[in-house]
Amino acid sequence: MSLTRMRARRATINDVADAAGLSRGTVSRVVNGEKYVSAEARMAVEAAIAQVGYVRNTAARNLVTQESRAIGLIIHEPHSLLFEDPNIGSILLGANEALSKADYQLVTLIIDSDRDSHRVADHLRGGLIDGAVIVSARASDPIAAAVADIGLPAAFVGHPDGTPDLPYAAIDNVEAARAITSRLLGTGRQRVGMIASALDRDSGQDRLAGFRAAMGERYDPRLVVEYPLYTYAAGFEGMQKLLRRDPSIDGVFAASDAVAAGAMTALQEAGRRVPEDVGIVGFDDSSWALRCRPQLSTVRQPAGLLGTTAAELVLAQLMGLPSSPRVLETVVMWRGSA
Amino acid sequence: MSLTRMRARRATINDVADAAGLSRGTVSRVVNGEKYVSAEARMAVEAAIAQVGYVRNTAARNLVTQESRAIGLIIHEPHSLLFEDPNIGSILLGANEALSKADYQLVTLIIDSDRDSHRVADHLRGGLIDGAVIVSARASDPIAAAVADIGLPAAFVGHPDGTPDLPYAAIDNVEAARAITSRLLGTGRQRVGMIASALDRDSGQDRLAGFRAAMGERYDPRLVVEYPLYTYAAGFEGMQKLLRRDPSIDGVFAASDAVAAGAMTALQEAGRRVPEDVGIVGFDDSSWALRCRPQLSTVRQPAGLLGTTAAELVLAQLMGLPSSPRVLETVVMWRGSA
DNA sequence: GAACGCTCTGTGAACGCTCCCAGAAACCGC
DNA sequence: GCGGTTTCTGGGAGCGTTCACAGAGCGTTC
Repeated sequence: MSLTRMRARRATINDVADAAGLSRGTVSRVVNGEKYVSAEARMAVEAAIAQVGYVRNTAARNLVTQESRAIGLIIHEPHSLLFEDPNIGSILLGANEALSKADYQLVTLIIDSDRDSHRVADHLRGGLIDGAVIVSARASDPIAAAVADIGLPAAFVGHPDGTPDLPYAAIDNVEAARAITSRLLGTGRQRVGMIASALDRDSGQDRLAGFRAAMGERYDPRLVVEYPLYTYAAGFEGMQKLLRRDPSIDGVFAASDAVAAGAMTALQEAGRRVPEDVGIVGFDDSSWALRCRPQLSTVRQPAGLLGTTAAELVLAQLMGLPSSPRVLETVVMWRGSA
Repeated sequence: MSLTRMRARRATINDVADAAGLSRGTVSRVVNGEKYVSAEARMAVEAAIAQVGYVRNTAARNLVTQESRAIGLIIHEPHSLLFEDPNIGSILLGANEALSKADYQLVTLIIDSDRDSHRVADHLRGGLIDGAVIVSARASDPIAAAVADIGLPAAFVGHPDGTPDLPYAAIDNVEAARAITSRLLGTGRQRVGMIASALDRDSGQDRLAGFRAAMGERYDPRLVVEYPLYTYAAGFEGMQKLLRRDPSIDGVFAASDAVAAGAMTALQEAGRRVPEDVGIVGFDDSSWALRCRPQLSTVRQPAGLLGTTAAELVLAQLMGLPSSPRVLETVVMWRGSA
């Protein structure tokens, strides 16, 4: 059998009770910090716990209380993007902070294959988790459907179309994209294009929609290229393609900072000066933005706060409170790239 | 009480047994895929499961089997670095792959504060996890000590000094650093420095030691600067400092690719050409390497495989097999930066 | 001094599952 | 047709907790 079984038997609450000369119930009350325990009994129990090396068996506790005090953070992201996008890390840390305060454990579940998808669904159904924060779900995500099906308290970061009616923490991508594109146009650019990405998600779709809205009459579909992921490589290739399509292009909205960084490299290799010849703006205000030369004009997205907020939405449901969608503010950060 | 309790009562194994007109024992055998179940009974049980919507209660199962089929991946990393370093993502995915195959669930636990540290330790002790992969532990990490104390099967990625005697998956940082420094020296550089980082970990220490070994007589402590983390910012500042200390510097070994990227920017801003004036080499072969102009000469570190291997070391222990440290190969990737 | 309220403690009954044993049924070989 | 093996099923016991309840002890009030 497994080594687990062969390890020395763990002390139980009964061992503590015996050592302290008290009953199970009193030990349980001490462990759970309830009132109605005499100071004397409390001290005896604490001494006994130290003596026998007792730690509470979580499985047994979960079985009777029907909860686990753990919240899952479900990341469904392709290999290549996971962690190239600094937003995910920030969301994770933001969520961790909120849950930590409420004394919940954050458990990150990664979906990287179909097999994972099933195993994660089992994990959810099995009751190992009291709620879930779902990151980067795309339209009609099977896991999102599973969560809704189980009736698990959950919240999205972002709010994909076609997914179950759950609360979410998001930004207004349409408005933010519109704002920064307008600002770019305000610098007097005549031929402005976009490198769109991730059109299978709300964020990708909405940023494109915002761009379109800002462009109005001037919108030219030939100046829009599309890539599946928010990557540096997409920006690099996309910019080359745009330059080929229209060498007179003088402005670009990249769907994310990583995309903008790739685009900037392509422009500089093609001998264009940024921002003199071509102005470029990004989205996210991630660590990429300050790393570019010139530094990137972009939209600041409060990634950590999105994670925190989504976690709070789940906690609210757990406490039986109503929880409704929350839209967070974005700010245009104007720097040297346009 | 919590909403969890208020959700409709979940179907239990008894409900299935009643619906199928069979006993608990038979249902359990079907669910666990054991033999000695007639085809007839199996079908009846499966129909009943579908009918009542049964899913096994993991807490109850864990309680009696004394195992959880989950492995924790413990990440103890400062905010700023988590996910700026693409290695961590690769390790995570590599470990996930191995565990997924063995039908174990990977659970990522983030330590971001002291409170986290305690909560994670409780999580481990509570029996919610059968084993642990510990990433980026530093010398005398409290969590590493806790793991050893509990007697939990575990493995490190990397092998810090002063940590408990557990198996690990690592690379030979000393040798790899020595190899790439030698190669850099082989291009005829006269004044070679290093931007060292993360000296609180084995990797940081060992890369510095390898650099020193390669330099031999030519080692000059004034040409070594130290930073706490493997970041772009460290590389940027470190390079500026080196240039101030010795403007004739013509070669640099940066402790990671992110550091090298920062150093390259600093050099270019100072008007130095890479590689003509100054040759620069990095470490990791992460996504940074191909993103730099010129592309980075660096050491390829098999991050995904490190994760996979560490996970396998844990699984081996779980099966009662002996598991011993594994050192993986690295390769020098020679590109345009030196 | 009876009635009432607090504070504190002990104990039976779950929670939902797996394990193990007993026994029934079926199949064999001689 | 009988003992022996193999296949299959049922149900008691137990995993380590929490919860609800009962009751003991003690002080306060009328």
